[in-house]
Amino acid sequence: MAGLTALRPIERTSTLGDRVDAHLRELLIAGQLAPGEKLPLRSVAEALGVSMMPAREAVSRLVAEEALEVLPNRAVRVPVMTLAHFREITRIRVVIEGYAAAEAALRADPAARREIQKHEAAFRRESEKAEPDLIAAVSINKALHFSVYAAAGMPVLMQIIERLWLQIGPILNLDLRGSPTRLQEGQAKTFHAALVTALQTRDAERARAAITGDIVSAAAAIESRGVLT
Amino acid sequence: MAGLTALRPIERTSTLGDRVDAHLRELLIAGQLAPGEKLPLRSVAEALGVSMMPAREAVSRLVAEEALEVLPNRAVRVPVMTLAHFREITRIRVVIEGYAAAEAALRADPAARREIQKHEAAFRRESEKAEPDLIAAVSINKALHFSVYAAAGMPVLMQIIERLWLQIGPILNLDLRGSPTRLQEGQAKTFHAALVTALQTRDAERARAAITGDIVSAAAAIESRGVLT
DNA sequence: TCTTGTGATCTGTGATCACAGTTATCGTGG
DNA sequence: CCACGATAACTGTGATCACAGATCACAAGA
Repeated sequence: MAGLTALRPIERTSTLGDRVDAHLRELLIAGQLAPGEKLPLRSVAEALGVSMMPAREAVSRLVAEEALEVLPNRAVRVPVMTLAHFREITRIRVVIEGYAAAEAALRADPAARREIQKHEAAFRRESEKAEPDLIAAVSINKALHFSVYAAAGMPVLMQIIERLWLQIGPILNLDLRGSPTRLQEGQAKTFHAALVTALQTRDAERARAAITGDIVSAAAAIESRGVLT
Repeated sequence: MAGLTALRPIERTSTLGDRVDAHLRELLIAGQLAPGEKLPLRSVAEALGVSMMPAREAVSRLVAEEALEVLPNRAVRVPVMTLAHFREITRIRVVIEGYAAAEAALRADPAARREIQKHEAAFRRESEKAEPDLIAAVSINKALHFSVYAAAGMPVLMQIIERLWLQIGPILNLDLRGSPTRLQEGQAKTFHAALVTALQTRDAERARAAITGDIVSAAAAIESRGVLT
């Protein structure tokens, strides 16, 4: 029995349903699924090489979180958001993500601060390229925001924020397709820099203001595209 | 074709899964399910007179919202909450429900105000009885709070709040069982009265303070019971 | 040309079954 | 009396099938 201490608990293989769920979540939050796009169970199942059952479970869960919606006909699709709905989510994000950023400024440990700075630098680098990769920029932006929220040390709060991002992901898609968002990127850089500074100086209110400004200015940019009804 | 205008669209009957879901939700939020209680799919299905399939869908959705949890063995049960988790939720509730109350003070229309007052009166009546019905009091309290949040006119925000209540419902159960919470009820009445006054005078900050006070004092009462680890 | 009805097809829903992993039970051997 | 081991019962997962409702295409009729 000598080497018993070397034993590690084996990873409990997640269920197929979990993996389908994670996959769809990723697509949604990255804005790779267009609003209104239909997601028939059989198609999802076939595309991912599983039976209808796991697809069903995943879709059902996402519907429960309103990341997907069922039409009166019971067909499943990516939600089409109204302007009013988008504005409500933006207002909620200002309150919740602002609070998370303020908490992060007070509680972030050095490792978390380094992580945040790393993402901030990566975002700056990407957005200063001659031809920035929009998909990558969105991904880095998400990593930056969530590293801040994680630093607040409130897992429940982070799940709430994740759910909100899940809902606005598809809108991002609309924005990505008509890509000239270069103007906005300049603003984002400014807010991100202010955010990092506020975190370093443990200034909760400046951190809140930076996040709030980032959210509001991004929302204004999306609204100005006029794709929302 | 004379009488065609008399036709009304028939109500679309919800699925069995939806009804099981709604039923479990009600039990959870009312504190009628104890933390740690197991919920085998087959038992749920049999108890509600449906097959395993709808029970499975409902449970799966509630797990996604963390209203239920799956053990590493994949058994499903009502979550047992740690003290740290409870405190985090309380902090979040202060921010979110406080914001909702403040918005409600600014936006509530006369009908909504009447509705709120009706529930406030009902709660007062119940808590002043010689032997108040705790189950009923919890139910009225929920109706009161949500009538306020509804008055804010932000459906997404209300769903977030609902999800939080779903998570603390079972803790309420622990509190109900060792019933002498009479002290707390007196405090609740005071905060409710202040809340109604603030709504009448459209005073957002006083409304926020009243809700915040209610939440914090209720949380303190539960914590003092020492049932959380 | 436009309308109407019919059929094929696609949708999610629900039931039933088989299976693998876990837990509980009980009997046996020490 | 206690520890151990085999067996039975129970768990969620996944697959497959049947079915009702919705949708679409197309052809027959006005």
